[in-house]
Amino acid sequence: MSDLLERLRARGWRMTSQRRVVAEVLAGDHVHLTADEVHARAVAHLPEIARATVYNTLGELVALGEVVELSTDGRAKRYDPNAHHPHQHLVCSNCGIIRDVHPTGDPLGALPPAERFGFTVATADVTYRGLCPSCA
Amino acid sequence: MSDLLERLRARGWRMTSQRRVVAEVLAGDHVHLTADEVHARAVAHLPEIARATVYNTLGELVALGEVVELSTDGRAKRYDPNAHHPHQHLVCSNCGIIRDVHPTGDPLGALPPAERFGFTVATADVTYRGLCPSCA
DNA sequence: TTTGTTGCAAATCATTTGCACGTAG
DNA sequence: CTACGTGCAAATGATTTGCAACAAA
Repeated sequence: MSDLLERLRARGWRMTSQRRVVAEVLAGDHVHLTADEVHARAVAHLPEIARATVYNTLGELVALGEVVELSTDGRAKRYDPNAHHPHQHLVCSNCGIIRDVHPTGDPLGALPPAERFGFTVATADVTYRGLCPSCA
Repeated sequence: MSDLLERLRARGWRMTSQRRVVAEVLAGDHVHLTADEVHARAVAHLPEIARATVYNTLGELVALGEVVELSTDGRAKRYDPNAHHPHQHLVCSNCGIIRDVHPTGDPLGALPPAERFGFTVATADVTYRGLCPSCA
């Protein structure tokens, strides 16, 4: 369960102070920050980091497959560093908080061949929605 | 299987020419247009309809629960008029085409209580991804 | 009439890009 | 040294909003 930063170094990713800070901000489970939130936290450790650099860096991490991009809510995309551990998401319809969840069984199995329209189906992203304990 | 327009009239939705045109554009299965595409098609029937009106109207249809908003692709949201018929989506990772699909079983059942973090889970949205026949 | 809807343009928000400067390898 | 990353500001794309004119019930 090596962390994001280690994995990036191992891949020979060119390291800079801003890239390191972005990778440090994105650490742990149940972390689903927007680009702006990542920027805000990064600034606390590296005041001169630019918003555009955060966007570029996040885009690169997504391209590398080290971070997953979520469109779960209406506005800004969120970034999930837990890419090495397959999981789905549970979102509160009221406050928007997101938890990582692990459903049983293979979601792909629920889609019969007749319902595949000739597609080669590769993945299934599931978003569960409901009310969290605080909002219920 | 009454159509969208009928259901809206039945609900006593205040009808205007632009609302009617928007509702007419959103008809049928496997329809997943962006707000801009809806506007483009609406203009063909009612040249003076404003883009803002299309956005407002779509937002209202979503609030009424008569249309579902999809964030499946990176950029613009798409609108699915098939709200009365529960279904999931199959998206081509290459060209972005979307098909409505009906998986077997109840997706909610796959989430065990221990994985619900105290949430009251209401729905499960599934997005299958893969390559369509043309892109494979 | 009366209340809710529309059109227009300007405002906002999220994200991207162009370019000169800076720095990791 | 030299390719690649960064900061800044301006550009873009999607969507929302303010407000006066307008039309459905």
